[in-house]
Amino acid sequence: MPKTKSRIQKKNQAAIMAAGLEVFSQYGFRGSTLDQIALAAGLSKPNILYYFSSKDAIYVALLSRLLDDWMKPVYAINPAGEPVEEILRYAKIKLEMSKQYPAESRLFANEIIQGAPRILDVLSGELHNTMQSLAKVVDGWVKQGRIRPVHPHHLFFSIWSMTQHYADFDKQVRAVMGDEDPFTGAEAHLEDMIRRLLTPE
Amino acid sequence: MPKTKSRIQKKNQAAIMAAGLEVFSQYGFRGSTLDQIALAAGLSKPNILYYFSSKDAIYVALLSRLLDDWMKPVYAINPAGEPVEEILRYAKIKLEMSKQYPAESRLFANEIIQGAPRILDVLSGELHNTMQSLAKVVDGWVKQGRIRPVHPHHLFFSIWSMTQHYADFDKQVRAVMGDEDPFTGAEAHLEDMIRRLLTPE
DNA sequence: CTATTTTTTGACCAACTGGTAAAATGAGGC
DNA sequence: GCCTCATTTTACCAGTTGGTCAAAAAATAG
Repeated sequence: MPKTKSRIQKKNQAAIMAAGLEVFSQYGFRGSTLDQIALAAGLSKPNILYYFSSKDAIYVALLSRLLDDWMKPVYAINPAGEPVEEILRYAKIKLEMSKQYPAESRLFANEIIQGAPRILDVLSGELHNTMQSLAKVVDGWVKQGRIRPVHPHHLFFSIWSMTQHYADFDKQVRAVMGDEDPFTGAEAHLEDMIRRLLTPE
Repeated sequence: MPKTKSRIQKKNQAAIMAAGLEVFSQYGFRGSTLDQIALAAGLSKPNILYYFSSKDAIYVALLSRLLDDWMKPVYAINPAGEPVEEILRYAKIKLEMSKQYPAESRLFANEIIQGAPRILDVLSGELHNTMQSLAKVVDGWVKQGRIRPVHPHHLFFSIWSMTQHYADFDKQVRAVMGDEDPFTGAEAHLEDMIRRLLTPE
């Protein structure tokens, strides 16, 4: 039972994950094939199945890593911090993630659109509970008059949607904007919207 | 060359479109099969291909109808109207469409995430031009001091993302919110955000 | 009713799908 | 060198895929 992965194991598993991310994020689970992943990873199909037991296993591994990465900045929101700045920092991190890791965002979008068959339990469990706690924090800030009255859930939905939009709808965004870089104006607009919404008079 | 479709033609073509929308919006083009569509439409697979020349043809017909439906409210924005109310009216229509026709929204999302292979020309053409004109209208409103300074493109991206989010990410939204109906609070939150962003002091 | 056209079906096909088995190859320790 | 184990490849399989075709069945026209 070797717990230490050899150099070649690490390399190939990483290559398969990267290839899987690329393919799954574009075509969704059902629309992706092991051949596509094998080609993108530079390995043969049976070799892929030597490292991952099935197509499903690759997909689940990717989703699992993604959920971890996405929850971290949520947990990092500090109830004792300055409300507007805490929320704004989170939103900016989310926007930066859309810029740096658009494929991850698309992978998630595909999974949710398809009915979230593999992560609905995580959403209804861990995410639901986390957002309930966070809602209480936000409500507390509202009661203290430190931010304007907002519906916490819808606040976060709007942050998620506005930031992920630049990754998920990249093609449309760039078609509309032409040469202009989307992310330049996006951050200023996002900050403007959130500050206006939250900052008390 | 009969231009008048028989009753049975209309009925079956409508059934296929409805079935195709249901299936394509959930699994994307590559992830959907003619068998699924045939089953959902209550017709045999060869019968489907009697009304549409290929799987692709059904998909394209759906996208075409969708683009029409989505552009109408954009064209309805009145440059001579009251700016905040015009934009707000558009946003509310978009939200209502997400509520009434979530499958259409998901079909579009799937197509864009997959790289918009079939509608990139429409996005870079008609949509691009329309949004350029609209940007001038919004910039005019800004110069007149009737709304706060905003980047027009990002303004519409945020409206699109916030409204379509409730259709595309329905599963996640409901998992987070539990029993509470998403659309009740959504409209108030959307209106609050847009009014705050746009209304001059 | 009969003739013609439209609609539907069953049988079929070549290409592709996820996955398997076993043999072949490679690397590292001795 | 040789042995062992990890890795890779070749050949293969059963099920599914989009699509075709000719014949059967329904509808419609006269």
